[in-house]
Amino acid sequence: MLTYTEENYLKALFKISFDNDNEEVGTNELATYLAVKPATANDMLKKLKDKGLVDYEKYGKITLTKTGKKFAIDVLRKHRLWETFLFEKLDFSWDEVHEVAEQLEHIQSQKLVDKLDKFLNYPEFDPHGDTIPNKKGEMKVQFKKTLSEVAVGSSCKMVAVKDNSSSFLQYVVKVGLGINNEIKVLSKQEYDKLTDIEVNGVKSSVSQKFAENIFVVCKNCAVGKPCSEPSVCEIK
Amino acid sequence: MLTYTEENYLKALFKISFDNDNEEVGTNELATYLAVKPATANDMLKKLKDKGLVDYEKYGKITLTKTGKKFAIDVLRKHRLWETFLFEKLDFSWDEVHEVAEQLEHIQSQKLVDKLDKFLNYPEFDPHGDTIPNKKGEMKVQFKKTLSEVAVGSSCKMVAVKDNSSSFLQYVVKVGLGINNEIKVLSKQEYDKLTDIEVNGVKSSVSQKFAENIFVVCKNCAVGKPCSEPSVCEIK
DNA sequence: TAATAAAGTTAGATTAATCTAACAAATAAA
DNA sequence: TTTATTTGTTAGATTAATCTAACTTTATTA
Ligand SMILES: [Mn+2]
Ligand SMILES: [Mn+2]
Ligand SMILES: [Mn+2]
Ligand SMILES: [Mn+2]
Repeated sequence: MLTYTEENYLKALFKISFDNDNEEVGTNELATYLAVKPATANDMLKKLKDKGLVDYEKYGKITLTKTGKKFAIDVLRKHRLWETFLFEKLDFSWDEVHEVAEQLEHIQSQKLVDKLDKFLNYPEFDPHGDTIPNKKGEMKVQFKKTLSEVAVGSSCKMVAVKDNSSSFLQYVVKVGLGINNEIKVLSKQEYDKLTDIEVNGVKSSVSQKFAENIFVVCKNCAVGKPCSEPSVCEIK
Repeated sequence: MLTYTEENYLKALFKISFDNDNEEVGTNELATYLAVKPATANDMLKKLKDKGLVDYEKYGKITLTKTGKKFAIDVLRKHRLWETFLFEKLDFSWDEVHEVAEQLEHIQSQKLVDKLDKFLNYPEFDPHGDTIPNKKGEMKVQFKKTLSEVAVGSSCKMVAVKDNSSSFLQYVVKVGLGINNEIKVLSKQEYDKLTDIEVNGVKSSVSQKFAENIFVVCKNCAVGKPCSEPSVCEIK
């Protein structure tokens, strides 16, 4: 059985790597992410190594073992199921769910997870558009791109947010955007990188930084990979 | 902010006292209840005293302060709301809910408790018939008695169980009993204290020990106080 | 009431998770 | 290729929660 803290370290390692094109993770990076000191993370890494959850050599990079990855994905699954529960059933707004899910993700009960999953009708995405791993640990991934990559004149559909901070999420709502909204990219200012968009007939302008944190899928785009091609990412 | 463990101690102090006619609680009793050693409980009592949550002098009895009681009741409220959620919404059986609720009761989010309460339509009793404190900390109490106190020839309604262990709860189901069932007391064997009862037209016999762990309300009983007289127990 | 038992306390140790401060290794810059 | 910077490690300390073993106080009983 893992402790609350061990679970957080494993989840952090998985997320840091997964959200950055499966890059290798270092001690300081991990420590920063978890808001602890490098010395603390270093101690924990030794423990996780002893337990066979991470591959790690002194001064080397950190990777999750198969077992470590399994646990990490399980915590992520619980986190996102709880977020969905709070959002769908208890009327939390999408900027409020994360904090509470950070606690709920550590409740130990396989039966609870299974029942919750069923109660929510086996959701595939959480309120932020992030994929919810299924019971086997498989994650549906979409070939999504950011709004900043969409060519002028194209239309796309918002599917997720990259920045999950409540300040950003509230801002997104304020701008009139939400998951599944159709976004038309009208034009881009070369001078200050502002992007003019149209959502539900309403026009507005968003900054480059903003556009980089909105994930979309679309066809006929000038940049990036084909969208709307869901596939399944198996656990290696 | 209280720790997980501090919350458990406060809840334990409240329950030991409440379930035994508001008796005063001792260190060893508390330790036994929480399955820790007396030395451990003693250390914690000092801490809780420092925090103003218990009244306690060396070698004396332990009582909760007003603040301590408030926290204890809040944990109890969360515990019983979660039990109700698991039972009503996720189809857990009544012998499975306690263990998971022991974890869920420590989730810190006032909003979550309020929303959950609303989602469950402000329930007054949990799956075991125990009263759920409302937001103000008020607890509806029934003048219930045990099945063993009911006179031969009387009828009564089962409202709760005294023993919450899953083995007992499973046994109750096996015997064909459940909350809100009408129970007719047919006869009692003087020799071995067996009680013959009838539930939904089905007759069976239960032991003295069993009968002492079933709470009922009824009119026209020979023993005990008047039933069916709900009142509200304010926080003193 | 004196002996015995029960209840409660203290001292010292352990484990998990964290920190600071000093140090070492690896990488980047000059 | 030295030097400087970044990255990572170690040693020693702290806090919360727990334990064992020894000790003290209170309560019971003979
Ligand atoms: Mn967490
Ligand atoms: Mn999310
Ligand atoms: Mn608890
Ligand atoms: Mn209950």
